Amino acid sequence: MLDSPLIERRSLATELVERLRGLIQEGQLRPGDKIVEPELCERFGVSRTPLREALKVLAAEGLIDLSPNRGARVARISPEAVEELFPIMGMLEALAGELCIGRMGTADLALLEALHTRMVAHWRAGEWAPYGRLNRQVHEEIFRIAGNGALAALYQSLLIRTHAIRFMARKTPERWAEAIDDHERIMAALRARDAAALNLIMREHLRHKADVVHEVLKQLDEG
Amino acid sequence: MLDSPLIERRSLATELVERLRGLIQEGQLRPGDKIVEPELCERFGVSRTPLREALKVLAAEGLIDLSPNRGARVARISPEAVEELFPIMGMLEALAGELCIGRMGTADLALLEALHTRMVAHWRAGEWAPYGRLNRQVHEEIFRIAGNGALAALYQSLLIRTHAIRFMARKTPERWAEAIDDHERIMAALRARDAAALNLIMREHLRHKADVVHEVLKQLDEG
DNA sequence: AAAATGAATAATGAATGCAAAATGCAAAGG
DNA sequence: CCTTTGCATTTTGCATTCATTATTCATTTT
Repeated sequence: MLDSPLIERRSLATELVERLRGLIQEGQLRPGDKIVEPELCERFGVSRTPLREALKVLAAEGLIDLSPNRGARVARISPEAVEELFPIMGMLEALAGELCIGRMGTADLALLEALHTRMVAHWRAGEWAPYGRLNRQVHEEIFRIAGNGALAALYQSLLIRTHAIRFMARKTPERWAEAIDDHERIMAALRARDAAALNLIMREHLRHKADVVHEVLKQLDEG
Repeated sequence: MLDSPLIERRSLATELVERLRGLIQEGQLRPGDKIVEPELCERFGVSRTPLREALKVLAAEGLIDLSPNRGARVARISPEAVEELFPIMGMLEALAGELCIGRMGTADLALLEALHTRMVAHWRAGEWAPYGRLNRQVHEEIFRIAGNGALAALYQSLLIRTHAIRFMARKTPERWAEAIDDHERIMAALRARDAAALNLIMREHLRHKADVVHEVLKQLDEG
């Protein structure tokens, strides 16, 4: 018998969780926005029950804040939260890098090199969007090679919380160059399979990312 | 005006999340158990709506598995999951230790010493329960001193997933001694404020904990 | 007797309804 | 004119209801 792909069966709540995550990530719903249940119900054509289930899940993920009888708001990320979250993400990336070094074959490294090279090319060309996409791909690839699904999932969930901010403002050229430099050093450590060095660089890289987010938050405050 | 503590307002769903977490932690609900909604509704005297919201949250936390139209089960922890989760927890504890060293005052260290000493005394007396309690307190205290709430919350959520297993079987005397030795070395690194050393020990300590859980899982399989 | 079928039963998914709480706003009072 | 109070409206929390999907078990079939 041909193995047919299983029929995907999803609850409305699950679907809604993903849709809402998407809306928050791409800025349709912005940090601080009030979420009114009847409004979203109409938008998606569902009743309040599955929507409320979805909101509870998003609240557990930290993407929205729920206050009893007062409804939901898209979570704002505070400078304090950045100072808490990014060191954690640094550790997770450091672990991913370490596992990656222990498991990657030549093909894996070659793929990372290719992605890195293309990323740098886009930087040189000043092409922000494709640069960002490849940057993300490099990190995702490292997690994939690391082969720890729970680690990847955890990192992803923390990343989303900060992503809502980042698309809202642009990096300075200096910060951009700094990020490229970090990535060069990451690649060097991967080539050398130097776990200790990669560990340090990853955490430093995330420290820099935190700095960028702080600058963005300041921009938003002023502008 | 005297600042009165705010009146605590909780939804039934929130209450249920905590109650159910408790039931799972203390083994009233065991890994693999089917969760039947009407049953729990009767038990807690609530309708299915808030219960279902709670189940969605617990599923997001990884404590239960939900399959569409087929209901919920308390999540089983697999050896593979242990191999994924414990290295992550090791990194989180390592970060907590590092932050702790950077922030602890003499009073903090003294408190840790006191807890440690009492813990060792219970070990010598072979008193398992109070030992376990103090062990937990030591780790909690380190996270408290570290002063990163998100880190503590994340660690806690990973810890709960494994706790459901651990109460089910007992450590061997060798493993117990090993844990004590780890803790001695943790205290030594804290006294010396040696972050690098603490980092290594914490990760090793969690590696040992993972080994213990593997042994417990094997016991459960056989027995 | 074992496997397959189908009807009865029970559980889940989602919508609706209702009571309690919050919000907005106009009128009354300072 | 600004603040406060009370009422109408809106929104949320939860229970109930209805429809759909599993599960169980007796019956049939091989």
